[in-house]
Amino acid sequence: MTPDSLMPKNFNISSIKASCSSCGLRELCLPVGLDEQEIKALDHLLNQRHRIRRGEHLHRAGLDFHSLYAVRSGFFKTYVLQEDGREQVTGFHMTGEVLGLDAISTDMHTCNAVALEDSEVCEIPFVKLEEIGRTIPSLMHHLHKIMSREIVHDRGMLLLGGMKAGERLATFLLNLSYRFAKRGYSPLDFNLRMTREEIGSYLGLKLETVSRALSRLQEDGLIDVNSKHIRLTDIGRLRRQTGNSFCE
Amino acid sequence: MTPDSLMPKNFNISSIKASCSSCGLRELCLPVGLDEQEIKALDHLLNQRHRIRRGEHLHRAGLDFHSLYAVRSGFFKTYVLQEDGREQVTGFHMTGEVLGLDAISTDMHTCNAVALEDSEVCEIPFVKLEEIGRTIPSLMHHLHKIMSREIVHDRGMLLLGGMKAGERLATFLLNLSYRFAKRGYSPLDFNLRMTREEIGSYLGLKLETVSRALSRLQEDGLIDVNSKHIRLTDIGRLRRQTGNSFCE
DNA sequence: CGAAATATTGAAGTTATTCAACTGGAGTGG
DNA sequence: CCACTCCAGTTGAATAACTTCAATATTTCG
Repeated sequence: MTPDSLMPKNFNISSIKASCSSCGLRELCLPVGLDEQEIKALDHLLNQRHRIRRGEHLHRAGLDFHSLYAVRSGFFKTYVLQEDGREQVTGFHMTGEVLGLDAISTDMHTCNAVALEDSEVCEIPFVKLEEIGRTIPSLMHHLHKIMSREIVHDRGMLLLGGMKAGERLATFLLNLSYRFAKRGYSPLDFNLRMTREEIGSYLGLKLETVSRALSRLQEDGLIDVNSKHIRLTDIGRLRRQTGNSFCE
Repeated sequence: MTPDSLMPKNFNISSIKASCSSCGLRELCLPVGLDEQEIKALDHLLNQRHRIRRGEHLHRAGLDFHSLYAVRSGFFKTYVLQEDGREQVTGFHMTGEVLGLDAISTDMHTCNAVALEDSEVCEIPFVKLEEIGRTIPSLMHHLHKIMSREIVHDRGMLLLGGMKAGERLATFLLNLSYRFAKRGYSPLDFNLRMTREEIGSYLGLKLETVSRALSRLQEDGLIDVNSKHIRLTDIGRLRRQTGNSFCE
């Protein structure tokens, strides 16, 4: 154990060296499918891990782009502020997902990212990632897959356009369920980290409509709502509710 | 001139060697910012140019992914078929834009792409592109920009969620206007290549609502509609109509 | 030219929004 | 510990927006 006296006075717990080698999340994150040696090379480019407290911003629209951020733990929302000051939520992001991909096109962040709970991210300097990617083709290819997956996901949101409120909510819940499952959490029982208003903004509905739609799904016996806690009591019927589209 | 007799009997005009060097579109397309030598290298990976007639498909959902396609001329729409057989339009694509980016993530096309007018595309085998990208960093970086731009665009579509029909239409028209302008066409005067139904599907509206919203914008003196021909008569007011968001 | 597809418009019906009242839980300070 | 406040969420009633159905007009294309 390092004696306290040897630690810098205000040692910043919020920024320590990151390492993919020792990270339990590699199977979800950037290093998917790399061998030990490649992961070691990748470690060299990750400068640090940052702790972001609930309510703190990871980046803001308009700021210069330097790094992608892999979510190590926690939960983020991204949003843009419109002219009139209203906030439009553009996404929710959980463990193993990569933030900042939108900023590559203009070298500037196009949205704000805020932590909805205490979180940790790994910073991935993009210039270095491209450099190292040249020598590790599978890493580069995986970056392409991640970006492509993002495109597929965002495009899938268009399907909401043709749906009614209940269908949108069902789709949203099933997508969350799917993502939780992939991370080893229960797909049938989870807590929402966002408010009704944020859900509504994301889905193109007003918060009252979200609330009503949730109540309705509950009445119909498809889900159990307890403020932020959701239980999917009939996932089959919930799927049918959506027209089966885009639950991933 | 090659005598006719030397040409194969049914020589396929629809598939000739492509070349970025001699393409007038490079400033819009993949080779942006490359020098002469890099472009020559790029030429080696482009096998061919394809002619796609109006109504023909460039690719279909479910097919194996091999190549990206750069639109050389013409106009495409991408769409997915839902369970119930309804068609959901996921995008419109014009000269200089790249199709197929969604397919990278799963090595399978996730949508159908059909030409809305006689078109030409350059086929870009993706494996080769990644290969050559390793030796031309600026090419690789530009691919990343293109993918990122796609993410930004798709995410911008979420802003439609909070808008009324008229605002959605205005946003849509301004986005088209912007893209036409970038290609040297008039930003104030253009022809729609798609039907009202396709617009509606894309924007999350019914075709009748699209029609009404267009009529309304015309009544209000913001645009001039003549079936598929559109003139933006007051682009300033049209911009204000959208809440100024996402016209690119 | 004529058939089929596309577009417009009206009226009725549905769905979502708005406005408003009220509930419940988390956090604060007396 | 309780009262108080603030914020998130729920619910009802009235209104606005979009959709549906239907009739008609226009355009497109073989």
